[in-house]
Parts: sequence; structure tokens; C-alpha cells
Amino acid sequence: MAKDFPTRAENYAQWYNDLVIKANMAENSAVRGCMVIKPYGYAIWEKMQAALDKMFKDTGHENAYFPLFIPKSFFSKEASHVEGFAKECAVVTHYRLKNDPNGKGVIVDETAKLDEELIVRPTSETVIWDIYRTWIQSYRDLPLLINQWANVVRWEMRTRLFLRTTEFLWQEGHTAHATSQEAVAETEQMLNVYADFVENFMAVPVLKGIKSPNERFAGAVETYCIETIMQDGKALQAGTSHYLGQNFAKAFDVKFLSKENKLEYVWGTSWGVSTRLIGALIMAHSDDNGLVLPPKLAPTQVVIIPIWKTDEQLAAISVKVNEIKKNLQARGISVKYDDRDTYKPGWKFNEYEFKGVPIRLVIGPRDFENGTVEVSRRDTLEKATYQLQDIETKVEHLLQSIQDNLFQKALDYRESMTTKADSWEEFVDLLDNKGGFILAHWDGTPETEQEIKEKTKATIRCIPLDVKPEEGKCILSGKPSANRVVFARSY
RNA sequence: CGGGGUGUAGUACAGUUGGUAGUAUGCCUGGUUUGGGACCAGGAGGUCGUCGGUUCGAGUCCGGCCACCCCGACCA
Repeated sequence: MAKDFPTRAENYAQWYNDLVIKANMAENSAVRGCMVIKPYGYAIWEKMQAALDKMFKDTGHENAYFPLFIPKSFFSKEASHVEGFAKECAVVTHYRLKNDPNGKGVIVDETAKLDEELIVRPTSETVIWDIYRTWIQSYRDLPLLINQWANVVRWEMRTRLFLRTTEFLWQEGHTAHATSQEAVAETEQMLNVYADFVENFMAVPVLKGIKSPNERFAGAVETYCIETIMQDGKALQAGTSHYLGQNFAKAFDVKFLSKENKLEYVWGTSWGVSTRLIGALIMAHSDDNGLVLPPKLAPTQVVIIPIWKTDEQLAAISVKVNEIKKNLQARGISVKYDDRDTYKPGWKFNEYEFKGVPIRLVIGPRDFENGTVEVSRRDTLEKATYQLQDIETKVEHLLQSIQDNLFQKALDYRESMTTKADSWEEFVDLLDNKGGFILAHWDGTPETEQEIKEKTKATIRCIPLDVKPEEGKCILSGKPSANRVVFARSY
């Protein structure tokens, strides 16, 4: 199954594509740009959902569900929002089909035209703020902290499995607050939740920052983001959190009476991460042998493979393994015991390595005699023989060690791929020959940012939250700059 | 929308000057195997993307259409 796919060095894009398909995570569907998420890929999404959902609830949010369809008129109420999304909206115009009178299948029934066309949501701000108007009257109704797990559709010109698909799954948080300060604090809190998740569960280090005006969410006052770096040196935006100010409150007339009995517009935020995270997870850690999954998100954390010659041997080994399995499960570790006799051990080793299972335990007749087990870790491909005694604790520690090692490796890589550029020549050279995050001075104007993008395809990924003041000159215009910003070519 | 490519068995591909379709892998059955992708034997599986044309005869030649993939343009 893992045979015949290119290495990262040979063809990174093809490596990624083949990995997704051959590891049974997803495949293309009949509709261009839409993917089928297969059980193994979906299991990772479920793990992500479970972790994030808990974090959202721990910070006081509740889940709800808003409709897929948005009346076209809602969409145009916030000017920059509609401008940002108009080019990629799917539109429902009719609600009925009929048999083709010429006998060629079915056709749209023109008599069933909708009075008002419906937009398939590319994001739900409009439909949600329209409802918030009716939910919010008083400061006592605030803050309103809602999240929804949903699918959205954005008609992208070019798609890639997980990274950019026409339809994708995500969560979108939408909150309303009595003050600007509170809304900003919420925006920052959720950015930190995302950073925490991506670093501690996905084992991918993030750079927290704010977007330049060009890259800002359509309708936001400020967009915060977490940026990650992939093994090919390209940046990938892993999540965004938006401070919406009163933009949507004004567009949808959402007001509340304050303690002082004054009628005021509420302050909003929205924030989201999507199935794109699965793409990031794959590209951050996987190698030329296949997937490498961090233990905290791996659908199966430990696979146990028996080796035997006789039925008696298998029976004896299975008794032992089932005991180990039970003890591991008692500690919350997901275990798969693969005692199929339809595949040979070697085949299974390759299979689970390709699928990125963090730890493999092998027990054969020799181990059974000696009270040992062979332990292999996916991240380093190292093998060792352990005594069976208290194997649960050893496995638990090893899982943590793999999780830590993956993060450290990714962090070291990011450090090595973060470079300062002080001249245009240096900047272009770094982009073409090294990639990664490039710290450079920018004069702060959208025109300069645009020109850099046109010349190099690099964009400002963010202005880091912890940016240090540093006098310098813009690498393009030479005008004065107060600090460096982060440039990269990105997904 | 531009540039490039591909449509033939579940999958990946081959198919010569036009003569009625093959290889690998996977699948099924039986047996031998099992500490890094096992072996032997037998077997099932294809309106060759689609529509039309040329021809005694088209996977192959000609034309139209469709779909998908890759690279761009586009993209919070």
C-alpha cells in the first residue's frame, strides 16, 4: 500500500496528495473540489473536535446550530463582508426538479423559482447576527457565547484535499459583548485556545499575530491569527479569531440597554478552525514512510501485533495481549490488537507505519518465553525490547515522549526556517532558496504590501503579537519602519 | 479562465502498420507459510469516458462533447 509514492524532496505536492489518498484519509468526489472524508481521516477530525469542544465549553461557550441557507439580502448588509465573499458563493435559485419532457433525466422546474435567492453559507455571521438582534435586549443578555460545528461552502477556483476544498467542516464561534474591551479579550482568549490546541495536541508550534489590513477578515476590525510552517517551507494559517467591533451589530441593528439605561450597539467576535488543520497535521510531521501522527490525535495510539506458528502459541499470546490491552485502555489509551492471520507481520508493520500509529508492540514466541515485548516508535522508527512488567506505564511515558519529540522537532525546524532579511535582494533570495518565515521591515502601507505580493508571491502572514520595536527601513520602499513583520509564501 | 496532462479490470498502467484486449497489484478458492510488505496452484473481474464519422473491421484514425488531475490566475 505504501509502495510507489514520491518522497518529499522529489515532489512535495504529490507526496502530500498520495499520502492523503493512500493512507485512506480522504478522496475526491464526483463534485469538483469536494472531498469524501474517509473513516481514518474523520477519526482524526473527531479527536480534534472533542478536544476543541471541551476547550470551548471550559471557556463558557455553548453549541448551537444555524441554517445552511442565508437569504441573499442578509448578505449585503455589511458592505466589506459581501465584497469579501461574493466571488465564491454558491446560490440556490430553485426548489424543484421535473422530468425532462424530452426524456433525458430531470431538469430544473422554472416555475419553482425562489422569490429570494439563498446563499449557501460561506460563513454564518449574517444569519447569526440577524438572530442575535432578537436574543439581545439588555446587558444582562451579555456576553452571548455561541459556537457551532458546521459545513460551509466557498467556491474556490483551485482546491487541495483538506487544505482548501469547496465544502469543508469547521467550527465558528460568534460572540456578543457589552464592551469593546471585553470583545477584544474574547478574541485574544480564543486565539490562545487555538494556539494551545495546535501546539499541545497537534504538536505544531504557532506564531501568534494580527493580520495586515489586506489580509483581514471581511467585516472585521482586527483579525488575529496563528501561523504555522510546513516542511516545504510554506506557511499555513491554522486559525483566525476576529474582533468585529460593532460592524455586524450596526449592520443587523443589534442593540442593548446598558446598566446606565443607554441604548448601545453590542461588540462582536468570531473565530474558526477547519478540517484544514488535518492538512497541517499531515504536512508538519509526516515523512517518506507515510503518516506520522501525534499521540494525542492518533485514532489508534498503540497497535499490538502477535507473531506465532501454532494455534496454541497464538492462543497463549492473545491471553497476554488482551490483558495488556485492557490495562492500556484503562489508562485511556486507544489500542488495536491485530491478530488477523490473513496478513503477515511484515505487512502489518508497514501498514501501521504508513498510517502513522505512534507505537507498535510486537509479541512473538520468544517474547512470550522471556516476558518481554518489542516496542517501536513511529516518530524515530526506533525499536527496543522491554520487560512486560508495568508495560502500561512505559507505554504511557513513551506516548508523551513522542508527543514532546514531535513538537520539539517542529519547533527546531521553525527556528531554522525563520530568517531576517534586511535588503530586497536578501529577501528575494531567501524566498526562492530557503522559504520559511522571513522577518523584514515594511512601511505599513497596503500599496507596498500589494507590490511585494505581486513581485514575489509572498504575503505578510502576520505582525507578531510579541513584536519588538526596531527602527528600520522597508525592504521595498526604503521608508522608515518601526518593527519587522513576518513574510512567507503560503498555502 | 489560461497552460499542460489523463480517461482501458477495484487500483496503477501497457496495448505495435487498424484484425475483436493484456501486465502488475488487489480480490475469491485450496494448500504450504508467519520475528520487516510470503509462496504455489486454480479462478472471478473490462459496453476501452461519451456521441458521431471513416472502414469489411476502431482501444487504435478523424471530429464534437464530457469528466478528472497538475501548474497558474483567485482566495479570510
